[in-house]
Amino acid sequence: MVAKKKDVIDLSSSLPDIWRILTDTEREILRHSARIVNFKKNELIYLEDDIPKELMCLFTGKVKIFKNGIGGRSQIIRIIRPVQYFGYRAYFARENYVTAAMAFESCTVCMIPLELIEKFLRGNGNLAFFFIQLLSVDLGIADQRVVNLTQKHVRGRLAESLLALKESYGLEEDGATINIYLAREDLASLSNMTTSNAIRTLSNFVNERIIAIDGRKIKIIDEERLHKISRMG
Amino acid sequence: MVAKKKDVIDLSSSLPDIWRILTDTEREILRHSARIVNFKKNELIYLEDDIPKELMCLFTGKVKIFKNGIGGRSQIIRIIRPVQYFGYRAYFARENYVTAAMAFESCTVCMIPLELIEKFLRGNGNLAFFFIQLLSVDLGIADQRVVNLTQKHVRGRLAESLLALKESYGLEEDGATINIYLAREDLASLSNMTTSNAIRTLSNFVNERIIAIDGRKIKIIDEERLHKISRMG
DNA sequence: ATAGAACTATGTTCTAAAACACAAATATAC
DNA sequence: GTATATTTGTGTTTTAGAACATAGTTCTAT
Repeated sequence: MVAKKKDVIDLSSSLPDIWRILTDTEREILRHSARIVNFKKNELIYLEDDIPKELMCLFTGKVKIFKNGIGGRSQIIRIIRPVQYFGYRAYFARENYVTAAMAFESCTVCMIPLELIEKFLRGNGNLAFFFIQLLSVDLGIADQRVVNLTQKHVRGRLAESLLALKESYGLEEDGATINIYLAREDLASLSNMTTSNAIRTLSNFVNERIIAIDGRKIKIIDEERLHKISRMG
Repeated sequence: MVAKKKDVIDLSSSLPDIWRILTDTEREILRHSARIVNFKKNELIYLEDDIPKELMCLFTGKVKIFKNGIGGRSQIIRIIRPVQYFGYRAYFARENYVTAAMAFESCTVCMIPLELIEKFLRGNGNLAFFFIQLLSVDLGIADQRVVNLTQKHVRGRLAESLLALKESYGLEEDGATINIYLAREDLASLSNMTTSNAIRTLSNFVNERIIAIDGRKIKIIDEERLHKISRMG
């Protein structure tokens, strides 16, 4: 967790949407309040029950938001890609964090005091509307996720997760390999299944020539089939 | 669906929070744009894929927000009590509704054009922050719900639903009977289980003297036990 | 008031996925 | 670079809960 010199990074190009909406004065204040923090692979960014203090914007890297469920069984709630904002919900709800955040791989995160953000958006309806939109989209995804995770079978849930990972992090140069290096356990936690089941179902997909695996790297061979399996449940 | 004369209801006392935050001009506009609509028991308020046009505030009655999942198996996403706002998320996310809303029992709903609300909150940061808070709280609940519904066993999920119903709609004069008249199917759809399982588990709770049932009326006898079952999963 | 529909109840069977067990392969730390 | 820990892979067993069947009961509409 090393704080870089602020002006190494050009906030105007790195903080999309927000920067555009702010007034000049607000931008100046922001420039002096934001800090950049680096996290190593598997490093925790915040913990369940922590007090939310800063709005975070992921500049580079990959982050998972997860929850410790019944009997400590953890579940990935959502994944963050550059350039997305996170860590603000609990503050706005006047709660402590109910989730934790961890770096999948080394990350650069921009931190902005939430007090400042609240002050800005109380005086800037368009900035506030930007957050209303973020929250509204996420709430829709969460509602859909409840149905997907509870009603789809393992194959459907795994297919869905693979497609979601592709959607979030994209493909490598070969245009087929999902651009993330994920343990089977994380894949399981994202798809709400046991690690054994994730491994087994992944093997089945390989046998059915839907995907190919090389260690932790997953190549999508038949995306259409994957969509179909996800849809069918 | 009969539109009442607007001034029959005193908006200033019926639209909590929002009214307080508005300016006098905004209040005057709102007074002329809001309409009151009544819904009969089991009447649909809006449908999946409908275009969201109005912010709704439930004045009296009880409403369920639900989704048709895989193979048409429907699932209750959240329940609305007076005086709560609903029906705005999709509009803010620039989506059509992904859920449907139905009256559990006869309802009175206040409808306000969302275009107007958006205009208001873009110019009134405090009003916008009110919606940010609503969405933030709901998103936290949704995240928690994902874990509860996927990790808890049927007993835990049913116990949780009973407590949630008590929390939302309260108890009758006897201080024990949950103040809602719900089909077993709805209870199942709220707890993500089959109707058979809801009936069976409810019977078990009766045998264990945790609750008592008289038709659709459910009396909580041992709330502490219910909490424990819900927590344990 | 009565017929038909919808809901409630309970027993039985079946199955998807969890739990468990262990071996092989990788990763990580020293 | 080697030792230890973690992750991956696969077979076997167990179980929670879905699916199905059927009967009794309670709504609801005419």
